Amino acid sequence: MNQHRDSAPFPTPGHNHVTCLSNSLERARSAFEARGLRLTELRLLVFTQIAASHHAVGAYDIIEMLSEKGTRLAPVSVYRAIEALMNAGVVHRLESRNAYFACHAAHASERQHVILSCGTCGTIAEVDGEAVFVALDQTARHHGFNPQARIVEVAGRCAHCSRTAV
Amino acid sequence: MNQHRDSAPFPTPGHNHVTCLSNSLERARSAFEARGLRLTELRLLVFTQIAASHHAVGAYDIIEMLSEKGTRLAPVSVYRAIEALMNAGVVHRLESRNAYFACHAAHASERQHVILSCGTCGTIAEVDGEAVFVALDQTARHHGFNPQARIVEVAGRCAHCSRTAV
DNA sequence: ACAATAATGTTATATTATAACGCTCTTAAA
DNA sequence: TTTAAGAGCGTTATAATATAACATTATTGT
Repeated sequence: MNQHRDSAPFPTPGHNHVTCLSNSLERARSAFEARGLRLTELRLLVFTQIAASHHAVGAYDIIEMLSEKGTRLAPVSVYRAIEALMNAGVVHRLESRNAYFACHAAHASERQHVILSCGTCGTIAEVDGEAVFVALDQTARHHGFNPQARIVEVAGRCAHCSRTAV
Repeated sequence: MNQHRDSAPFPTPGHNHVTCLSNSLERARSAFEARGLRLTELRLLVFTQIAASHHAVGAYDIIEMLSEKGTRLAPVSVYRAIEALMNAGVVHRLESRNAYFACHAAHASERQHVILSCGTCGTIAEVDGEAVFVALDQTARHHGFNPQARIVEVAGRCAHCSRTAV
């Protein structure tokens, strides 16, 4: 095990996505079960589509991709599935792009994550953000603000694209 | 001067919004001039509407409010004005709500700001986020990521609403 | 088996944002 | 001082994202 435990960073060159996806599915099942929620066929279908890549996908992209596989879903069905998947904590929303992406690793305890989004290859990574969130809460409280939800997203270039690109 | 220099926190009880607005307008003029951009009538109209409150407003809210004052703008006109105002740095976008808000204080140097958004009264504050952004860039670089744009938004309750509310 | 609840289907619509094209106004160079 | 180039804006149409309302079906607990 040479992976970080608390974060889902960028896929490595040797990344085996078949394994990665099946791990994600297994974690999704656990997450739903642990919360007493139901991972229905529809939700599983939508989750599988989102988790099929390390990219953030729009709701209508999901509809399009699934319809090419023979399942034409109504927008509202996809949004409802996404909502359930977000409640279970296995999918997150990339606010800066109105798009959704899957967790590809367990979130250890309740630590919060920073979202890194590569503008070149489109890959999303969640990384442990303990220091950031500590500073963020301190900053907020310093101004008398009582924080409830936090959004921390960084756009830029991942290591691979930084090396590769012009 | 008992205000922070580097941030635009929540308006105080004694907040004089007439003065605040005229200060914002003056800063907007300077910002456009400093960048060689043109603060046209349309842009000024839209900016004034956004800066009229410390809330984030949607583009269509702006259309609605201005039409009640006798100016019916097309959506695209408002979006173009917003784009120019954002380029000049006098308006920002609240990603988590697809809405726009005005800077109510100068951004000292190039320091970046954390956005605090009160879910009770709707007020937006920008506060200096030096520590947060340092930690954020460190976190990103630790993962080989080269950061370009950062979004840091906190939803919660402002000091006033924390005291007031049930 | 049955009532209560959760999930889904269906239709319509709300909300946010941009494309495409032409006209006008400003700026700066000839 | 004309005139070309570009910026700004009007107009129309449409794309992209998301939810409301209500009917029907599936699941769960009793």
